[in-house]
Amino acid sequence: MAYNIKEIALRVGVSKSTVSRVISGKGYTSPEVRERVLSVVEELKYKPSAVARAMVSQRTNNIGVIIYRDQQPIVSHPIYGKIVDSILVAAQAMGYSVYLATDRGMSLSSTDFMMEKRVEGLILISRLRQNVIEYVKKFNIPYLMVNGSTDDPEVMHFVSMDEEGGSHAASYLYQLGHRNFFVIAGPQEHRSHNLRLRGFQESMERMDENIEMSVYYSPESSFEQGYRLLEEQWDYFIGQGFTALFATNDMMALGAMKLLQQRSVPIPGQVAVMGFDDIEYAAMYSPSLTTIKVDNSKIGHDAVVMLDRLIKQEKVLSKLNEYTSELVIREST
Amino acid sequence: MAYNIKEIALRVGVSKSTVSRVISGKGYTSPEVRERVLSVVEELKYKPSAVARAMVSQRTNNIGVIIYRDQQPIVSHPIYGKIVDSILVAAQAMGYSVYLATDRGMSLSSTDFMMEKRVEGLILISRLRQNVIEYVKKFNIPYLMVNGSTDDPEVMHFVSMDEEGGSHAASYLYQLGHRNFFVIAGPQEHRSHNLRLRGFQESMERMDENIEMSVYYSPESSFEQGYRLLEEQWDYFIGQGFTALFATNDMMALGAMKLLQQRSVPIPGQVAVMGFDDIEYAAMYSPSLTTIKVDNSKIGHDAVVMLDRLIKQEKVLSKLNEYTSELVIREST
DNA sequence: ACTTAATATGGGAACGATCCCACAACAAAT
DNA sequence: ATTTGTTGTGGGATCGTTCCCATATTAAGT
Repeated sequence: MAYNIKEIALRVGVSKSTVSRVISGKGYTSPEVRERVLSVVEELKYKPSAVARAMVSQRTNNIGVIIYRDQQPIVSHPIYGKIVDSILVAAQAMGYSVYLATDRGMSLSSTDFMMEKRVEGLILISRLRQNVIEYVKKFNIPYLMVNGSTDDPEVMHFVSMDEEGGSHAASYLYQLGHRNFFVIAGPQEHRSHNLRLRGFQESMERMDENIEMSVYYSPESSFEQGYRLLEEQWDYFIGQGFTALFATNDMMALGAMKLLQQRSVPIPGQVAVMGFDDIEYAAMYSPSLTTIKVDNSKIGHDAVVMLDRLIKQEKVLSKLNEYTSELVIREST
Repeated sequence: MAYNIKEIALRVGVSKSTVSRVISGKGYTSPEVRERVLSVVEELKYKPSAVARAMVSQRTNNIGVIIYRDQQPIVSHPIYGKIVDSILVAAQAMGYSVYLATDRGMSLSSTDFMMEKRVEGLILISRLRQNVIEYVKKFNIPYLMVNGSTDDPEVMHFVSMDEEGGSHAASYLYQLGHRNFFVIAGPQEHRSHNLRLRGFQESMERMDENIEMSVYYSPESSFEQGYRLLEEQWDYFIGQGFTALFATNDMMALGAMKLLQQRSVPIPGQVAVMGFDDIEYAAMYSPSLTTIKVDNSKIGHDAVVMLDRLIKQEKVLSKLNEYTSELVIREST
């Protein structure tokens, strides 16, 4: 069992108040006593209990991060991993400790345990159900959402400017001379995938009314599904002579690209491929993937800064925090 | 501020003891009182404070996970991400909450805060310095290391059977007919990279004394360094006519493969490429990468199970837990 | 009628810190 | 000589639970 302040006081021969004063550095302490206390503290490797301290100070300095996923990967997901990395770094720099948890579907169990742990704020990552949001709201605790799918105007939300990004992708591909597009869109209930698609479509229409575009919805925005979807539509794909393929995220784009390579379709010679997100692997792939970069590190960092402001009850500017996305041109186009 | 048990007791008109009994479900409580208490609890969304509970029960049900990295990626690293995923899932299933932190170099600050938080056990991930290990030891708390680099026999350690894996790789490539190898090895101070290399080399020597093998050490086991190292040795590489390239991890193998593809070297036609780890991207790459699979999910899961045993002071079998690695044959060989 | 047991409830100590308050000792200022 | 201020220390309430113990009521067994 860990030592406590009383034990230290006993060994030094002073009261626990004095020990407390030495450790916290506030209040008067004589140099000799201070030294004796510190030497015993060092010797026994005494660390004051954050649990007891939280009890009296009514502050835990803990924040909770919950990632909503129905299956693996959780943190090994290229986007969420990046976000968690930056949350970790920012939180530690600001003096918060982070509880990390994952919940599936509409489970509330992680929320419950976070509340019991008395976290001071909550960061909800990924697409969580509305019932979870309603539940979290009831606890009157600062929270915010990253990469979610809600239209609830009450919820502070950190997302990329998906529609704008889709539009960037459209302009770029159009400008390269492409006029017929095969588009792989993520699940329709996904806010960001929808917006990316809409931005792409509307931008195209604005530029040219005679664009050929075939849109397919993937049940999941994964590598495997990107691959499979293109495989299922292969005959049509080849028959129609599409010159460009746009997917609403990199994973699906990579999946499609993998199939194209296996079937020896030159990229970008015969078909240009473009994704969205700029995950780590996009640059590594061969050919490297042209994409729309979303700065998830910045999003994660800013989310922590904002949560801190909410915790400190400082003024916040806006509920919806949108991040500009930027075109990254690589080998696949 | 969150409600407390006294507030609930006051509203129901009973003592806090009674409320406590209703919530914990132990001791006698009359049905009517129970119902009244539960309805107020539900109405106010009261959650008992785990902080106060930890105070009296002397158990926090928290474990700490510290990832030692000098730079990003932390959790977005393909291996550590996988490990953290499985730790999260296992820990939650066993009733533990997890604090996640990261430390650089020989910093002790995460250890300190974990001790203050009174975590019941610690999982140390990645290559941490010996001074950190010595520091952790002093606290007399269950801890174990995953994917580390220590030779300290005292430290419970979870690693893959790297030497065996290197040997598998050697046999496989030899059996394919390769006799001259270009090897990219990770940093020499890395235990696992060293063992992988040694297993590869010694196995080769055992099979055939006339093997040509050029070994290069990369300062970092990353994609970029794999790429760069091959680029620097390019003339030699091409001149010598190596038919196989083995890297001691997938990231470096992929980096090298990327360069080979950019320079239009057919894989595996002219050069076969093999990695180690079987990270997610190995299968996605085109061509997909032949590698030695390390089951990091299992390692993470088992580490939690073991930590739980250490916490419960149950008997543990061995300090060193090694996981067999298995050959995964794909397109790159 | 009287012990015994089961059911039901409340009071209060304990966990390990913080922090306010009381009190001493001593110096400096009136 | 008395007040005031500074320095240094200790006592004890407090935070929100759990859990032991005391007490009360009712039912059952002798």
